[in-house]
Amino acid sequence: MLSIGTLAKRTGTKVQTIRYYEQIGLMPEPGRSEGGQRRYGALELDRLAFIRHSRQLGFSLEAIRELLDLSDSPERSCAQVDAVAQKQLREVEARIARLEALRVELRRMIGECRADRVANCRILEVLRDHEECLSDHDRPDS
Amino acid sequence: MLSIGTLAKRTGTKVQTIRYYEQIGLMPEPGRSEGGQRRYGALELDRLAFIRHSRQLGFSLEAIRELLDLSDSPERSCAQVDAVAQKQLREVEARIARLEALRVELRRMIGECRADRVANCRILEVLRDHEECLSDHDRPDS
DNA sequence: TATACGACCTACAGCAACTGTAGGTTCAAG
DNA sequence: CTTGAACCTACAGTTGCTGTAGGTCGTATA
Repeated sequence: MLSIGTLAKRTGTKVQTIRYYEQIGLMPEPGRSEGGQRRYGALELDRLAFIRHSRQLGFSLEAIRELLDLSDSPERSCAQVDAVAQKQLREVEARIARLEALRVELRRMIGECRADRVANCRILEVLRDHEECLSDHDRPDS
Repeated sequence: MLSIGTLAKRTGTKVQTIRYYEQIGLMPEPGRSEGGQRRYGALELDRLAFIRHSRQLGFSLEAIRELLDLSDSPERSCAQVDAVAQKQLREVEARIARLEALRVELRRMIGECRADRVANCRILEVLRDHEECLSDHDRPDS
């Protein structure tokens, strides 16, 4: 039986985070010691490892919840699992595309600045005037 | 003089967002009409445009606050402006690198799955066992 | 001039996914 | 048996907004 601290160390998770996952129903309520402290077994260890690894791959907690539900029905088609993963891949690719456009713009902006005073700094001028930009970069996310 | 709604339309910002910027001190408290409604001029329009454009380029509100402060001292060296922009560029590049590692892993994971049942789905197996991964992808952010 | 109605006002709750704090209890080593 | 690290609950804070409720203002039209 593992204490919450040991489980945390084993999975590279913070103790608070494990309690948070329990609170939102992603981790089950575990057994308790006499004194009321949480005690975990191998099942919970595996489940948390799955969650953490999925998080590292960028899946949202909602997506992970779905994956965990799906993996509880071994006889089902794995098409849905595939769909969740494909969606995640598409999201990652969209974010890469957007960040690459930002990188281009930032590099150009920085490269153009030859001033030494704020008064005629190209960086600030570009930020002031969107027209100076090549790309659209419209959504402030990712 | 512009109402908050007109300012919002002109800059592609939501009304709530403008009030939020005022609340956190990023936008100044504007003048008011007889009845107490906000009235904006050209200065505020420019400032908000600057903020929105910087956000589109991924700068944090804290970074934008710094850039706005710097641009109020036209005689200063623009080295600090440069530093803020460089830092943003490095952050964007780090996020791209991380997302590209995720993309590789996701693609491999999806490509390997030839099963039709959840029971032996490669995607779930990979998520269960970190050892199956090539890269580290350690931090769950960006 | 009256009225309708969209735009405005304040104040506050909620989102994701945690992280940190306060104030108190339990466990295990020495 | 004592000490102190680890645990407990409950709640506030993070970033950058967005949405809601319940009420007021401004202006175009009849």
